Amino acid sequence: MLSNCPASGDRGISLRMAPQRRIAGPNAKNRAVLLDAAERVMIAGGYAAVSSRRVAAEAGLKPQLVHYYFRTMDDLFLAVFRRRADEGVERQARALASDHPVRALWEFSIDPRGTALTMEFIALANHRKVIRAEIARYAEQFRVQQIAALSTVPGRDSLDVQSLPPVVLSVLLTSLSRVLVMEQALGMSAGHADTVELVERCLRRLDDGPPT
Amino acid sequence: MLSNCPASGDRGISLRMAPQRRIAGPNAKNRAVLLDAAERVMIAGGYAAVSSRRVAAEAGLKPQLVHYYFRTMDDLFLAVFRRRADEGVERQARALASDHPVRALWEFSIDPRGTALTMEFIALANHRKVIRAEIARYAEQFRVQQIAALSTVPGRDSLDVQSLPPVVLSVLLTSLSRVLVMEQALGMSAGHADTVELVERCLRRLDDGPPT
DNA sequence: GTCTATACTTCGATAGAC
DNA sequence: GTCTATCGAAGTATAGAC
Repeated sequence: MLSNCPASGDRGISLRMAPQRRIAGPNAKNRAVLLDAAERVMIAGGYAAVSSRRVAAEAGLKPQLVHYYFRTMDDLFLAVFRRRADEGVERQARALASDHPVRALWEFSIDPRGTALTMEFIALANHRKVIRAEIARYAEQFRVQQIAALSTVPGRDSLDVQSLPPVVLSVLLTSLSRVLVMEQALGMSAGHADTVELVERCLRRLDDGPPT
Repeated sequence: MLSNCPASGDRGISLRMAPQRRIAGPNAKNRAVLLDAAERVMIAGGYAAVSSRRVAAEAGLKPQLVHYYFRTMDDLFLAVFRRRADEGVERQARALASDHPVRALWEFSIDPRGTALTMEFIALANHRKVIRAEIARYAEQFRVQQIAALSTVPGRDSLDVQSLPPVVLSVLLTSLSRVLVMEQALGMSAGHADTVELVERCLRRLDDGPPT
């Protein structure tokens, strides 16, 4: 379910029986060039700005090549998303493996880099089912990873914050960081400093007394 | 700063000096028809699906009429947004004026209707500065309204939840509700029930003992 | 004041040349 | 395996007829 579809297509054995009369490049150089370009266009202009022409122009290639390396635009979106999501899973795993998992998770989550892309994909996902499915799959993966790691945290029952079940803590941290970053992007800041300070206070309490 | 630009244009006095050679309909019937249509298209297909052709088709009118009633697509977006935002401000004011403002605010915030539209506008705002400015303006207004109302809530210092400053409570409720709704739209549900239950528990504590 | 005819641009995607 | 020539549809917006 996950092992197939290596981001492009099934050109396994050259069965000429395949009715799809087009060929796709597997891992060629231009493929990565186009992925990079698509990402830049998406960050700068939103998902709606990602067209074969714009991406190609950004990459210094001809528009038709986008359809050669990625049959459809959805395939391109999926490839861009998967590349970043895989990297994110890895980075989060490293963060959660640190000495202070909760703090590391918070700092990882509140980093605005990449969040712009994530927001674009979420918006895009609302109306493209293939992309929605992929995002949901990865998002669940992120949450499962978080819950697993947060479950091993000492768990001060005396602290209100840590009396929360790991699931709730995960949802809470995710929600706060995501909305803070979203609002920042809009140019808003009301209440942000106070909220961040509250989180920091909780994190400090966790850091200070592991076994009290 | 807010009194001008009544959603369409400045056709105040017929100064023929105005170099903008086009005329716009003020409050005609078709205007509302187009706004309704644009909203439906936006909810169903995202902001990228809102084109003059699609909106016109949805409204049963010719595409050019979109440009007659709203000069540009951005003007159309702004008009759709303002109509809903004004309604939202009013509804939130009513909620906050109820006997249980915090609970009313929570229930108002977690209602998925309208959130789809809001998310589309936020995504759109990331790359269109006129829309970003408008959204930020309204969002700040929402928060100010919330803070004012939450400040008058009895303020149980004994409850951890209510020891939070109103600003933080506002950010917290907004963040949680928004992300829960967003994830629901993706088909996710992990941790949602537990989180909602936690919020409900806090709300119940507030409801039960106003002056304890 | 209301709408139509129309210009010009950009889109996704395919067929087929090298 | 890699890329070009090209199609038909859809996009925004304006000029000007009624």
